[in-house]
Amino acid sequence: MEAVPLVQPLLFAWPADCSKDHMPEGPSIVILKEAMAPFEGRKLLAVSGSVKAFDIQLLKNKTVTFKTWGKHFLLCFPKFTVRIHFLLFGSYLVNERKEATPRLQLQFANGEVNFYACAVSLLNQLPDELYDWSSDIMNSAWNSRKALAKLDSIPDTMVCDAILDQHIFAGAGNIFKNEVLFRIRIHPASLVGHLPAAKRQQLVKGTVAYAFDFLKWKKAGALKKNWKVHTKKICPRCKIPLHKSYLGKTKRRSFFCENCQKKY
DNA sequence: ATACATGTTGGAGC
DNA sequence: GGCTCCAACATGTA
Repeated sequence: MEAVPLVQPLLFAWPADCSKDHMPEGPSIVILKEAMAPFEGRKLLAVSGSVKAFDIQLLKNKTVTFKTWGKHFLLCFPKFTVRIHFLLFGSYLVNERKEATPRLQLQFANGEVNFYACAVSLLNQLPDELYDWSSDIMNSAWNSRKALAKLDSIPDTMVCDAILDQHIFAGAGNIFKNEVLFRIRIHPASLVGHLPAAKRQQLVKGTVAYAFDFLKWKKAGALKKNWKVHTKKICPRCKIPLHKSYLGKTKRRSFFCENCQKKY
């Protein structure tokens, strides 16, 4: 009979795409906020890290709450806000550490969080003064009508750039771009102004819908498994090779099917 | 091992 | 002033 360990190992394996690896897109920041729930409203007993832009000791002994806007993670204090942006390579660990020096480490009575390789800035305003919640694709205040109006105002923009525009779709990133455009069968180089109204609505609805699929899949460790075109070589629908190119002003890699996705 | 990637910014140059 | 372009940055993986 096989021996059963009396104590479970302290470190456990995270699902292949859960929050240990890439943070950047909005749903991952929502997962971070959920992971921070034990610290919500708690006092910061100690603060350390390599942030140089401001004196992080300003946060010590203060009570903090958390908000998210798109890809921004916000530490909220009564008179100011600390914004954390993970860019491409940022990461965090709750009640765990790794070799690298954290950009910011927050210690509470019931645990700690470490943020690595992220941009940390002090904003002398409150979140409500800084952010329009109706442009955050994950926020309950999200407003599709406003997003459509913003699209109307940029007719000469390629859709691949429009999805990445944080003023319109805060929280959407490059995975969104590729997956949403495949789902709604629009070629990434289409101009926003050339899209029929129904297609623009699909663009808005589809981006929000993908955000919640992304969230669900990421939590289940099944994000990559559900990619249809992002990083893929063959169209899952018509089976011809996908194109990969760097389109638009953003020049981010686009994966798309010339056959299934219509150019407007 | 060199390149590449779920991103943004700030400054140069028009 | 404002727009656009690009370099710079940060890190893990193939």
